[in-house]
Amino acid sequence: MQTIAPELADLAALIADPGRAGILTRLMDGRAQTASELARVAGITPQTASWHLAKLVERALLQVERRGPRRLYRLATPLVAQMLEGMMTVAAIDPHPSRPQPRIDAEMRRARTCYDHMAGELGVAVTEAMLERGYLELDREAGALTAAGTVFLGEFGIDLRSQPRHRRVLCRPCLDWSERRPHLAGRAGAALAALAFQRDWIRRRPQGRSVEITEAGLAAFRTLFGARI
Amino acid sequence: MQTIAPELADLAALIADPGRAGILTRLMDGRAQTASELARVAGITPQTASWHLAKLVERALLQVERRGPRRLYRLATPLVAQMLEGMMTVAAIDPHPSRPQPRIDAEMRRARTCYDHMAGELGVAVTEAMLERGYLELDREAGALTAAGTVFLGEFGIDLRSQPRHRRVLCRPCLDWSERRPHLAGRAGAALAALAFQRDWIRRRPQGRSVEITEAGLAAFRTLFGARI
DNA sequence: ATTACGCTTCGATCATGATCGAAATGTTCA
DNA sequence: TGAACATTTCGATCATGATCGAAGCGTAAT
Repeated sequence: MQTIAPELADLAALIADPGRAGILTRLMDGRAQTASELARVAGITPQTASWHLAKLVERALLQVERRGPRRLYRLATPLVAQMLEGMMTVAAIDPHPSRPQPRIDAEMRRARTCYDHMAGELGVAVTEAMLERGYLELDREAGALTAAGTVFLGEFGIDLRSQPRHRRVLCRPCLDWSERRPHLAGRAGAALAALAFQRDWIRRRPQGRSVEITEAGLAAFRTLFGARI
Repeated sequence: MQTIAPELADLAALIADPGRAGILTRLMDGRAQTASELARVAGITPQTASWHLAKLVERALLQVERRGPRRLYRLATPLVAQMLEGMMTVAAIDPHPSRPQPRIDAEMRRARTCYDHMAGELGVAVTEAMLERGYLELDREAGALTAAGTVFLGEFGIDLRSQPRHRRVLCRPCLDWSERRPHLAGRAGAALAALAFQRDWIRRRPQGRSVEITEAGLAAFRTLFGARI
């Protein structure tokens, strides 16, 4: 009867190590990283990282790609990212509300990517602005793009109607672990983030998952979207 | 920068023990269970279970309620259930496709509840039938109820329009770990499961999360929903 | 009050896996 | 071929936490 429980425990054990958790967190932006970089952010030696990475690949949480003498690691599927999202949401809940909240890096809280979409204050602000303007319907469980929203995104060249079978079902709420409020994920969220990178509204910082909002981006999010940020 | 990683590791460590994983799995149906029952399904002694349960409550994954000499444990929030859903989905992925799949209990695979909605073959079949009839739009990431779907559910007395702010956004896809296909979750999924229990289409089995499909239920799912089950 | 029962606490034992230095492997480039 | 560099493998050490018997505690019923 409990047939899935052992597999669940094994999977959790894989994430239960601080080193591996750091590696997975670093890979949450969906990009590939070298073994050395992952060792650095996890605060462990390359040997130890190598051992951890082998386990993660063995269990198919990560994919590895050889590029010359380096090896690039990335999350194996979006399913893994979604799982980590869910875990982070719970991990961010303080079991003892009286105690001081764990400090979250300011840049990280301001704006970051969550696999393929925008998160942090930026992600939440853009999402709430779109909600207020009636472009979006979203709660903690589900989301939908309205007709007005489809038109709005279409003006930026985002055409989500290309997939015939999926008309409105392009939104997914992703509960932001730093803001405790849902932000826009799913196909629409990914398209929006891609647009923001393309128009140089946001730029990836050289290290980490946090992104920088450019001056043009700040203006665009405020005037075009009405985001309070 | 990696500020969430240690919390993620701690959370995962809590799930990484087979005993605790068994307990959490057992509680996935959203109901409360006694400490003894949880010890039994996890295959551990009551002392050990008590120790595990204390840790899970301490970390706020579980809520405990005293009823007389017994203590009833339940998942603290739906967020925990959603997290476990996501983990089970990944846990069910076989990292080595060549090897034999882990055996899943037949009753469990046939029909079970996943926190507040139907899952297993039943959940998937009902979802697919609703998709085919155009009541639903759903992919792996998002879902929406169509106008026809709202009318259809309305005929069963399910009125999802009661919450003014949420019109169509009542569906959430939940990737079924035994079927590898999405089934209907979210508010609509919960309402549908409640209806099925109320009309005695499905009955909870005394032990475990699996449910029994009654003869009337089989007929209803087939004729009223067009489910191939 | 006493008994019965469910649950928890304590304490001793045991097993697992993370860690890093040292050395080996493998790849690219000159 | 040889040098430089990224990564992995090996081996020894170390730390953490799961386990259950025995005992204690709290609640409800007689």
